[in-house]
Amino acid sequence: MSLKIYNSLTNQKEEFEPMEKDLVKIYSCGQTIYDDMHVGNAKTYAAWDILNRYLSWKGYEVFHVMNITDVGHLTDDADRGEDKVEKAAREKHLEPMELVTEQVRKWYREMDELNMKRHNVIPRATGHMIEMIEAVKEIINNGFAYEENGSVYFDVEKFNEEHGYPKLGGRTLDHLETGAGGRVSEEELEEKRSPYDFALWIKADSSHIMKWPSPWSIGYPGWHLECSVMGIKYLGKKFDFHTGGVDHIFPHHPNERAQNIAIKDMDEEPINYWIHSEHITVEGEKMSKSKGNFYTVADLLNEFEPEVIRTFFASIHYRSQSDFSFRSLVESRKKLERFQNTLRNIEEREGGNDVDLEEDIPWIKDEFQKAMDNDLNTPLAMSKLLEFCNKVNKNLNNEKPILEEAKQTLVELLGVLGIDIKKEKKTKNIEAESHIDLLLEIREKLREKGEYELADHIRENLKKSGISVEDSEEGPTWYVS
RNA sequence: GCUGGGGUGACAGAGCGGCUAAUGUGACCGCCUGCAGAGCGGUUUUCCGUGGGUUCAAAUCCCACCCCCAGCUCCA
Repeated sequence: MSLKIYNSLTNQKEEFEPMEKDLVKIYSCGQTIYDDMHVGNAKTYAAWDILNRYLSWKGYEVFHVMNITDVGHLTDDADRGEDKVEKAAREKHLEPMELVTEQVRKWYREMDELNMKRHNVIPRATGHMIEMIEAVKEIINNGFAYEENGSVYFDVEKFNEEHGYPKLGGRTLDHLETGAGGRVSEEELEEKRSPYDFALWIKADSSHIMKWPSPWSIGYPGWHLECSVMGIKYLGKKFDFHTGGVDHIFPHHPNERAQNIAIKDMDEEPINYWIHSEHITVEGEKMSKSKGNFYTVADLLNEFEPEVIRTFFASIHYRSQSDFSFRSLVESRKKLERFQNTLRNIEEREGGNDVDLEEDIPWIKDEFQKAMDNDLNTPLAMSKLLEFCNKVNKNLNNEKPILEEAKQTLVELLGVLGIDIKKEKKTKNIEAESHIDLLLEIREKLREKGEYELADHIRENLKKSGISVEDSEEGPTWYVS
């Protein structure tokens, strides 16, 4: 069975075939690091994390690059305005690289906490200035760029004639309405030969802090350039996947694709599959700072366990606009608890003589794979996993090794979705644990004597401290809730 | 205007030509339990934006219409 994935290059689901047998190369557009990671960022990264894990699970070796943008994103007009990093640093009274250092550290920590598989390379734009300047030279040499006033622009019309632009999202050049976003300034239009052209190198004005010498001017690179350069550097001139948010369908990715082709002056497609993750909305509206419906990962981690957040991400399809709300996270927590309860049920059972669960294990693996092969249908995969839980809970009388296998399978498949279920939620405190055990022992004595009022009192108080007690035929058990 | 994605039960959300339309949440009922929790079973649930058409058969394909979201040089 092979993966079918929706390709923005062709606007259809395509069967995935790696360029090199058994090896898959993925480039993911990462974050401009001037600000904290928000739910939307994390949702997108989780999608690529799942892609990575799933391909690995299927037996491929995966090489995954995700960049961090620390220069070149401008606040205002397309190729004008202040660098975002520079602006944020000034507001916080920090050096730009000081801010970046701080933000990157935070980013790594949060990515780890969210159980994102660590990428093979996480390159930064400022570390590739020489390569970027070389790339601009190549593009000029190959005739797809021109210098104007110390800045260098990509000649989109020329590129379009030879290779076709934009290609992504089912559009052609005539579909674009120039300046529809109202952000292209007058002076910028004057320098450019065509309004579609975009900057490869921008001459810095005197107030700019982040700038580098180049053959054209002291300046800084355009924001599309870094991804082309770092992609080529770490994955080669051709690779399998390029991922990003839907906002990149235009203009970032078409520009990047154009640059990739222009740098190497190639006739083939440099990247086979361009895949894009839809944005999430908050209470039905686009998440934005001005609306105040903006949630950072740090905010979320204060209220919810990382596994709950990953369960939420796995419950939505990467290509659907999904709504994020407090409620949806609470719902995700319930789903997670169902998985956890199922595992707990297995752990607490001695097992019996039945064997009917045996055939459900290949069944779930098969169903899981079928769902995932269909454009990473994680919501379907989740529902199958929950169905599997129902089968397990109905058949706890199976032989212990079969129950164990069912448990392993559940842990394994949830792991593919980035949900780390086996994380032990103990108290981290042996002393506390022995006290709890002692209390429960006493409680059992009380229950035997029918002194339920006191017994219930113990249970209620433990519950208030976050310890859930459950009685069963095989005695009481407790867990941190 | 153009481009892309949608409209499915109280809610969230799969299904994209044929099984009683998944799964979760909520509500209600039952089993189990001293009670609770977890789990199991049942009800809410023959329903798929509207109107036509194709077909033995349509939520799924075609046509028309209505509505929603997003993008069209800051953005995951």
